[in-house]
Amino acid sequence: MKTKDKILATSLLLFNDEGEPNVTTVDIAHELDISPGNLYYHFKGKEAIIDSLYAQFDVEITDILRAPLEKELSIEDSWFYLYVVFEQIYSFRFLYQNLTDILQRYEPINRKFRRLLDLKAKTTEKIIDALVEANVLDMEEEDIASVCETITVTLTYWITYRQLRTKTENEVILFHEGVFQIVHAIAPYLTPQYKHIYLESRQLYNAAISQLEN
Amino acid sequence: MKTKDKILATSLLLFNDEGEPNVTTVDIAHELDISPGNLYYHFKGKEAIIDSLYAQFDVEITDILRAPLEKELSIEDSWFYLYVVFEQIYSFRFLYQNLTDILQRYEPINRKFRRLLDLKAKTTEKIIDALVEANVLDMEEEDIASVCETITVTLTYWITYRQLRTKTENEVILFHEGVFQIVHAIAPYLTPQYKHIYLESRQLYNAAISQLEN
DNA sequence: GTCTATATTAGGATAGAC
DNA sequence: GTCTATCCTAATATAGAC
Repeated sequence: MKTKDKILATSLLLFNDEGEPNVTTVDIAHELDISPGNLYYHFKGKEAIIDSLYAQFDVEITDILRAPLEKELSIEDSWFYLYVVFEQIYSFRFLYQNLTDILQRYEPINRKFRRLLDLKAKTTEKIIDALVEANVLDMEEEDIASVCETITVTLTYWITYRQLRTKTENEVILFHEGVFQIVHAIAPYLTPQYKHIYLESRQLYNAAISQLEN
Repeated sequence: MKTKDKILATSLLLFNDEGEPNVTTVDIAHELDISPGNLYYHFKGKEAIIDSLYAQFDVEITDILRAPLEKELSIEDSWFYLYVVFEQIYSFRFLYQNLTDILQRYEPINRKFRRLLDLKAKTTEKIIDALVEANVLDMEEEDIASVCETITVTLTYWITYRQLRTKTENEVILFHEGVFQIVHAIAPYLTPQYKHIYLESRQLYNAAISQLEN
């Protein structure tokens, strides 16, 4: 692994663990047992590191979010899909935990992130539309808009919110709960033939959670 | 108005407008046309100012959140109540926009804020329970838990989220949308005799919004 | 209470040797 | 590519006169 990549990997770790504002270039260098000078040989500074990390995140999440727009998800996939999104966000949670500040400081990231939110909302709508089409959901125009907003907000802030409320939490539970939150938001609109599937999976979900908690 | 209070008022303004991390003690002093030395006569530093502002916020919001626990809200009040909460959060949005960071830096605020979130969740539950009791809503235990989480998340992050997505937004619209978001989350559980009230008010809501937008 | 002037520090950044 | 040494700057904070 090249030094440049090690710097990125370590920065990501530290940012996620301690919060981006609390990690200095010296901290990163120290953690890697290299000199600050060396770090600055590879990156112009902290901003350049964040830029680079964000670019990585952007590519990955855009890829994820575009997938359903290109090829329709099966119903089971829609479900699983949420986990993938949550996991990706979790890997770069430092960004979400200081979102406003980071976006205020780095205008280019701001632009890109807002595009991302648009994409997030659009993908969500596409998935919901497909489920309505497939007669899994029964929703009106206005319901869709509002539920999509709720889903986007939950995707964006769930992890931050949950980590705020309970300091020590198993990350698997974290994802489960987030997914469940979202599923629950659309559950009222399930058509009768799908409602029982939801009720069954809720049982499974509850069982799985209490397993994990022990 | 005493200098001490002017410092607090101006700090709040600047924090809300520019983001707390981007405002220095010198900025605050400069805005007030007083010397930094003078500012430090009144407050030990930025942390002390934030502490003091938070204390003010805490007292006010706690008051608001406790009200429904002591005396049950009428149905119309439940509705109006959401506006009050949003407005209070908006007045101290600097806190919400850098939540993780501020709570990380100031442990005492962290403790207090988490107590607040608990209270927020508890109050929400109380209100929902009352609506179920009054036969306005028809919900199971599990629905209530999940919907309360959604409401708490929305109350906490709606303003931040919305300001992120659309830079220039009328704050009245902002509140309206937030309230509507929450109402929409519980709408599927309205009993038939109340559902039509909701549908009517949705019309009113849409009309009001398009008025405001012109 | 308020000012001016100055001290302290931490974080970000560079120069130049190896 | 990497190190050591050093610099620069912005933000915090204090001392002492008025």
